[in-house]
Amino acid sequence: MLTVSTSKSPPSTYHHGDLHSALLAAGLVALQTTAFADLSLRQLARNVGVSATAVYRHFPDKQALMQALASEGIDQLGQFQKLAAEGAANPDEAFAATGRAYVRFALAHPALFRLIFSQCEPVGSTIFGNNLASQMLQDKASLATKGDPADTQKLMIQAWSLVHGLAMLMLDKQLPTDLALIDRVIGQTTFKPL
Amino acid sequence: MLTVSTSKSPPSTYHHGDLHSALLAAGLVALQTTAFADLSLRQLARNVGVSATAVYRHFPDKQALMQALASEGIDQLGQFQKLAAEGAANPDEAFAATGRAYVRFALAHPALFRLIFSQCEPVGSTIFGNNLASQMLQDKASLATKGDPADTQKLMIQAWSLVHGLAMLMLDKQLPTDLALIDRVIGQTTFKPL
DNA sequence: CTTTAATGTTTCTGCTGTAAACATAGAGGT
DNA sequence: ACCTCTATGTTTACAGCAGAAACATTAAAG
Repeated sequence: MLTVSTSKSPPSTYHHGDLHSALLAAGLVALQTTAFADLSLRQLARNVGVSATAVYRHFPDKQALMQALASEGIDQLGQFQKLAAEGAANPDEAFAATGRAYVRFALAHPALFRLIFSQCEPVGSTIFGNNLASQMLQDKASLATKGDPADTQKLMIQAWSLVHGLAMLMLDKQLPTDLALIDRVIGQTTFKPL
Repeated sequence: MLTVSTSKSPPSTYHHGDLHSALLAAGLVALQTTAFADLSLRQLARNVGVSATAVYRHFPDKQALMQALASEGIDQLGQFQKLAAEGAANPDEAFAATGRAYVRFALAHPALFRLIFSQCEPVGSTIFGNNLASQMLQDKASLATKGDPADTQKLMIQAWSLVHGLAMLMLDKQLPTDLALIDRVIGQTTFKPL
């Protein structure tokens, strides 16, 4: 998780101090208003007040920076889901809440959400492997399917596909961005074992 | 639908003959091996054997070309789904077959599939409005929900989200590209009214 | 058969990622 | 205190991109 160093920033010396973190922070800020495809290293460098090529002292290339940002995004998503689940009354509700959180996060941070999945391969493992909420999710799914591992896997993938598809279709304006619609589509019923 | 003019192509005069179609055709070919983000007008122009800026006589800008390609993709997807549905025994099977076709199309034409959804807004209406299979789908869903319009809409959106999410997660390597997995996840059961 | 509109080409600008060579400053060893 | 080394900056340069502007060609319509 990125800790934005609000600490000391000596007026303006030759060396920046913590350019690595500053670039990540600037990237996350930029992603709030810019599609990830339009992120430019040069713009980020400008925002941070450093020359264009200084970036390369901290990231081998653009993709490495993107990966780092994606990793940040995965953490944030996981925490958001975890938080949502903790507020639920029972395991079923918690499972649904995690799904709702997934879609809401996507809508709240469209560029960051897209970035996460555009970085697929390099991130290496699946988002599930790196997502803070994933273990908890699997436990809940396992509980719902009474422990059958094949059914559990199927339920997980169905649930993930459903919320991921819903999120993407809303981001891509193929479906209206409607919070009530999320609830209707996800509604607990869907998550009962089949 | 694009008809690739295999017809007369006079050796090589100043004027190309049908640059508009040629660019679209070249674009579709390029998308078989190139991510849509890496498509360049200049490369396309080169492939077609024309100067870089000639493109602008036929498309106001790059996005317009992309839109046209996306439109092609939507048609192809629709036809592919329609074909799949026609081979099914009963309406339930046809509905499931359409979903399977959706995912299989995405896996077979990753760049084109992504392009379709990256062009969201300009394409205007939803893919559903332009997709050849959409009306047929709605009929089948309506049948499954015994005509209740609210339930029908919910079923459609759930089904669409499920297959879209599955497709995207596989394309993004978050799930293994496994045809058997598609069947297990989509399996008819999911499409019964809830 | 000439004019004209459609469709091409050249040239140019400003943006991008990134490689190479050079500059600076802070940390460690003497 | 001084010198050197290394991490981290800067400048400069190159190639590829989208697109604007000015110019060239040619097919078709009067």
